[in-house]
Amino acid sequence: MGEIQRPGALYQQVAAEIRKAITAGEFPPGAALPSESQLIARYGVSRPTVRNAVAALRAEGLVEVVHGKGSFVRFTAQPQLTVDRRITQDRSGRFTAADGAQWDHVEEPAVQRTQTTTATAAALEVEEGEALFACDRLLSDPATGTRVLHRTLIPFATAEGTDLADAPDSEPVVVYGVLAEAGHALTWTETVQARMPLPDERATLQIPDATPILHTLRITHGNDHQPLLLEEFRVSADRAQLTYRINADKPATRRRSRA
Amino acid sequence: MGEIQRPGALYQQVAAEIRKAITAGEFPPGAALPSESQLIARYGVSRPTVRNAVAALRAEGLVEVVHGKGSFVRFTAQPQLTVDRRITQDRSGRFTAADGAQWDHVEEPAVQRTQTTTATAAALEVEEGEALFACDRLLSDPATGTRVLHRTLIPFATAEGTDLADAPDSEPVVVYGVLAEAGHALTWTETVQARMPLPDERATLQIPDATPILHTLRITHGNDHQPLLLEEFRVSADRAQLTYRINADKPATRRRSRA
DNA sequence: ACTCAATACTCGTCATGACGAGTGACGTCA
DNA sequence: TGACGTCACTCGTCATGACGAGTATTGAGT
Repeated sequence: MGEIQRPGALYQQVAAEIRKAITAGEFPPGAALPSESQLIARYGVSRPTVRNAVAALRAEGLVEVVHGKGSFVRFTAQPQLTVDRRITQDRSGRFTAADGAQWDHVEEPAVQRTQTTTATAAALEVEEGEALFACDRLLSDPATGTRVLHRTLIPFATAEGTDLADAPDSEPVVVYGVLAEAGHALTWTETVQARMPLPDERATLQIPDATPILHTLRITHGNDHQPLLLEEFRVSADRAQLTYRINADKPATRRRSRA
Repeated sequence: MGEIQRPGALYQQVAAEIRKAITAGEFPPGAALPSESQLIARYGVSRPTVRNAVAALRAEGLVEVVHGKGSFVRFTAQPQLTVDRRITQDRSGRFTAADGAQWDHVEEPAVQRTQTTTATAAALEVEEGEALFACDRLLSDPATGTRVLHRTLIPFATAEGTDLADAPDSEPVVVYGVLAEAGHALTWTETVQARMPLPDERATLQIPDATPILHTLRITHGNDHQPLLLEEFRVSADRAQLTYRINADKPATRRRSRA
């Protein structure tokens, strides 16, 4: 696997040979590597050694193995989908997500009533165990098939007295609209992490070997920077990348103050 | 390895048992797992099976193995370091990175003269092969020891006629200042990707098993949204997370236009 | 009391052998 | 001609055995 070994290890040498052959063009992307028995013959080593070498290449994301068929050189995966994380608001006050994608719903949104965990309670600045709506969506980009797991957490305190109490499964941009109607000046904070997927995430997001997921938390802040809403966003990192727009913040104390 | 197998596989069952024991608290974070021979006795399986099971847990990032010592439960790695990607500009026009960290230089900045590759040329919207300065830094956060690889690419066209031609290894915020002095209104675009590290990145960034890296490209835009400068930012994803501030974009056509 | 070598543990590597499971092609039979 | 079973090939799993390499403890010798 990935640990740093002395390069003298036989399987490391075999892995290096195969890697060289791949980069030299002997095995272009998509091509089948020699089968295990052929590699055994070619390098004069035993099967565990060959399997160990292939496992190393697989862990690097260079090679993909299919049971019953063989090993194949993976296409160098530059993410095809760029998700623009900007938010725009038109003159009528409607919010729009800047990523152009029109996401398909793979499944119907599923709403639950749950409670905050330690992590989400901290992010929302509420007591642990606070009641909230959780709405899960499994989305798909029709152009690339890229899947996205999206979860919206709406604390009861936020939903109370708004349309959200009746329709907690509204689209996020609609939720923003409702909160803005309620008199909030909205800003957002996003936190981006990457980690290896859990087994169930691998399945639902169709994540290949040696591929991390991008895990994003978006907190919607209202007046006084009060956290109102938390969204979670998970996507396979070989399919998607995130873009952000940064503008220079001016210090708070300014001559020209608005309003 | 990570592939989806029938759960009936013996090593999967063993892995599940160990996983359960860990989450049940029998082996708290930092504790040593039973040795391979003990696991062989405990579950009545052979060594390859035990090793396969431990390898699966390692790939999940749940367990860390040290040669000659044993296997240990990894501390649930919530990134300790949050890197704030905002940029602020004070009244005198000086730029500041919003991440509070005072980065130490592990090595002196290394400047090279190189040419754009396909990827960087596209990002900078110039011809491939264009000449540029490349300045590499290996930084370290003194509080957590988190290492960051940072690279600044300054096209000759940008450096020309400014102080950057003589000091291409200036701190990024200083570079921003120089460009602003030259009459540019700066904005930035960041693209975040995650992927598994290359072997040399594993070494220099001290990245543990089953840990991806966060790979960020920051493009500095000048007047007319013209790309001036490209920065690259690589960090171990188990140590750091990135935060962004999002404000709603208003449509361009507005009554109140700023001079 | 200290040094350092022997030792007993740990995991890492490699070989051999066997069988199960998935895939695809080929050939037989209806 | 078509359906379907056989077969050869792939990788996946599991066991046994052996030795190398790293770590820590123990204990003998100084």
